Amino acid sequence: MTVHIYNTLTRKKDAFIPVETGKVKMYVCGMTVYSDAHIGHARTYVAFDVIRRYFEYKGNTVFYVQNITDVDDKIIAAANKQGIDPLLYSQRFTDRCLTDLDALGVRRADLYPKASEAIPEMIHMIEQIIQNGYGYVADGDVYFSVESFSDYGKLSGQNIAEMKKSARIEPGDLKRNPLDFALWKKAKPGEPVWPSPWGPGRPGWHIECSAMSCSILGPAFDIHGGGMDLQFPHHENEVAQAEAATGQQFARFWMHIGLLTINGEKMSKSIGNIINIKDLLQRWDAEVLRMFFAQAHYRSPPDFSEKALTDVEKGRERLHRMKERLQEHAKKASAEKPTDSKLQEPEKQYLLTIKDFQDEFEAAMDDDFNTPKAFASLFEFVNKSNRFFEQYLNPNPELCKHALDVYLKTSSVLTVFQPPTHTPLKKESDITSALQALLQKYDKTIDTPTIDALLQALLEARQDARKEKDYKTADDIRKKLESLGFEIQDTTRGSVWRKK
RNA sequence: GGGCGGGUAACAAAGUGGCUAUGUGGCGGACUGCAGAUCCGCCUACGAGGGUUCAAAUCCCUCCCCGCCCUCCA
Repeated sequence: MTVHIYNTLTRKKDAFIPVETGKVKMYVCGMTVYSDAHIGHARTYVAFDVIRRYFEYKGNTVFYVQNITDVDDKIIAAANKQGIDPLLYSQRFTDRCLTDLDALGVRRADLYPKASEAIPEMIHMIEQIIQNGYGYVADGDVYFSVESFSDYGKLSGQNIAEMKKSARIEPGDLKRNPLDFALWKKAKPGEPVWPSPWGPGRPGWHIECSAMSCSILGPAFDIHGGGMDLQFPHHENEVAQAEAATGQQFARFWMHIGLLTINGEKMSKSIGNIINIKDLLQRWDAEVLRMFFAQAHYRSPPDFSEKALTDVEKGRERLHRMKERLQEHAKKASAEKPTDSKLQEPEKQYLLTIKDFQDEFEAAMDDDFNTPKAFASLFEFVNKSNRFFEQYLNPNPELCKHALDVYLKTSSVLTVFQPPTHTPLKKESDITSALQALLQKYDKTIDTPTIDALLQALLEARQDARKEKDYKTADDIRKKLESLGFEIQDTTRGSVWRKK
């Protein structure tokens, strides 16, 4: 009933009860926009998309905020290299990155606050931190004093003494302690600059998330998340900043997404194995990619490979065939609900199967969003449904409609069966003319050359050939249709086609 | 060195005291002109060694491996 979430703060699964009943406020660390969105981003944002969808499935209203980091060392470096204004540069990539995620079929967050537009909030928070004695000014820079904040390390499980041993001390640094981090950086040539009480400069790396999440969601919002790599130091610092400034507990639940590897290797620039979403979508269907990410438990590191995608693609076919099978059986359904009294014994059993499936799905998702288990319940339902339909040829349409509804509702949480987000490779008119050409070859014509009608006519032509035991022709037609993207199946009740 | 997470059948991946996970792949069968789909059956599973228990992949102990973070990262 209640969702349990593994909370990085407590290192156990805690019962999730939102601050405001029926409302879930979540903040997820977004992209630093200086290059195209890659599959690491895809992994994380698909994971949160599923989480968000499940909260909605449970009847919650979700307010999902994902920041855009558009003021950052790497952006500045990249922009300066090309002689472009850094803010203009990041603006360009913001659109590109979000479009990439759109193409993947990841639903957009409700709000994408940008660092560059939240400077006043950040300055305000830095002032509070200084006022409360946790920050200090040093020649136009402002630093956070880690040692003055006794809870420092509570999120990542680090302790200050141990960290000090491995801390790097950079020359020319004005930090009192090597672990201290910058809240505000004094202006340097070639960098974007904003005025501040400490002189012109720009915000440090971590302050944007503390400031924006607190100002938009209030300090004690429900869920804060991001990739596992952000746990330390980024999120640790966020907690320190926000709690030092507000004196209140910051985000209540912290969720960290397992990082993707590629063929067993860490994805990194130095290895040169970064794959962009855009490139991948050239070769793979968005749904396959989403399913690959959704199928991995969010805290585990999935290993990306072509083989893995192929396996997922096959599994997806199975899900799609079931959807079609259910739709077929549900065609004549009235708006009525299936009631026990109108059902035959096997149908009553199937009604129970549907109920069990939904219960299992929810139990899996309630348990820290156990998507592998949720998928298992989905596939199990497919198996049981197939078995039912094999034995029971004319099932109650309302019953099947009900099964379909449950099937679609649960699947869509896992991002399956979403409307296609890209244009198909072949245009409809091309397919029509190809089908027409094929039909003429077998001396047939039809009045209204729709795809449906053409396929029907071709299947009839093929059926004639089969009757005459002209299997060469029959196989030929099947092969040609296959190449046009139509799968032909000969069943006991005649030949049927489906789009691949 | 400090922190965190792993090692499950051919591959991927859940499970965490007794109950077929699941997906992909392989083999055999039913159906079929063939193919496909679907169904049925099968393919030495729990890193190693001890222990607790009526019962351990699951709890305890010892050991061996692997990954990630501690520097920018989703």
